[in-house]
Amino acid sequence: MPELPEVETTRRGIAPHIVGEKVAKLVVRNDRLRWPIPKDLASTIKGEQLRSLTRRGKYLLLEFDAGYVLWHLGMSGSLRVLPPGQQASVQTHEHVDLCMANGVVLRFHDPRRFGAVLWASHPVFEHDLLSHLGPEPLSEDFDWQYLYQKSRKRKQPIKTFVMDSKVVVGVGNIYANEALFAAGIRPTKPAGKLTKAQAEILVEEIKKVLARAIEQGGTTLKDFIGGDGKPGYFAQQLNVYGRGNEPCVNCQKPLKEIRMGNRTTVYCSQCQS
DNA sequence: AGTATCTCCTGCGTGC
DNA sequence: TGCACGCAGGAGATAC
Repeated sequence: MPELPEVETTRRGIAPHIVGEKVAKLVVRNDRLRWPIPKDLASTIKGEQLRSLTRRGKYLLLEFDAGYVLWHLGMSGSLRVLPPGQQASVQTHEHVDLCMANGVVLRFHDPRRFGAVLWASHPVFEHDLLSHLGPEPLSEDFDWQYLYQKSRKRKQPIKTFVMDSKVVVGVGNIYANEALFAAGIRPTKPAGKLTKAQAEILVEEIKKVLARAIEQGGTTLKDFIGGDGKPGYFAQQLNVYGRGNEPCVNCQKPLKEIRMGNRTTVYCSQCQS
C-alpha cells in the first residue's frame, strides 16, 4: 500500500530509466481506474520527451513540454521497469504500459484500481487535485509553527488532522499511528489542544518516520514492488501499527486498537496522552 | 468552514 | 471445498 515513502522510492527507482526518453506509445489495457484514463492521453504524449519525474504528495508528476501526466498509485498500485528486450508477459491487473523509445517499459499494476493516470496542462500545481495540497512533510515549510497555527481551534482528532492532505501531504495511516506513538500523543486528542511542545515533537517524529522509511526503500507490505521490480525490502520496525493488544514496546501494557474515521488506530493508553 | 461519513475496488483471512 | 462476509486503505465527493 503505497505511502509517501513507497512513492518516493518508486520515483527514484524508475527515474533513471525513463527521464530524457521519448514516449514510443502508451498502452492502456484497462482505463477504468479511480477516474477513467483520458481517451486522448496516448496521442497527447506520443513522441514527447519526458523532461522530469517529480512527486507532489503521493502523486508522481511526469513532465512533458505540453503538460504533465499525474500518476497516483492509489492503495495497491505499483510501477516497475521492464528493461529493453525483456518481454515479460502481461499479468492480470497490469493495466497500463508506458513504452519509451529506448525500449524500456514502465508497467502499472493495480489490483484495486484506486490509482489514477491523468493529464494536467500548465501550470500543473493549479490542477484541481494539487491546488489544495498542504506542504510536503519533509520540507522546511512543514514546521511546528505551521502545525501549531493550523491546528488552533480545531476539534478534529490530531490523527485525522495530520492525515488530511490539506494540512500536510503524505502522512498515511501507518505513519500517522507511528508518529503519534513516537511523540507520545494520543490519536484522539483534539488538534486544537496540542501544546507548542507537542506540535514540535510531532512534526519532528513525522519527518523522522518518513525519512527513515524512504532511506530503507519502502515497506515490507506485501504488494509493494520496487521500481527495479524487486520486492520492497523495507524492514522498519513498526511499534504500534498492526500490533493491537500486543504489549507496548515501552511499558508492556497491551496496545489499544480503535477505529477512527474508518481507519484502524493503535496506541498506548499509558505512553500517549 | 469544519467535520464526519461514504465511496471506489479486489484479495485475503476468517468462520461456518 | 466452498461460500459469505469483513476488512484493508488514499483521498475525493458528499452530507450535515
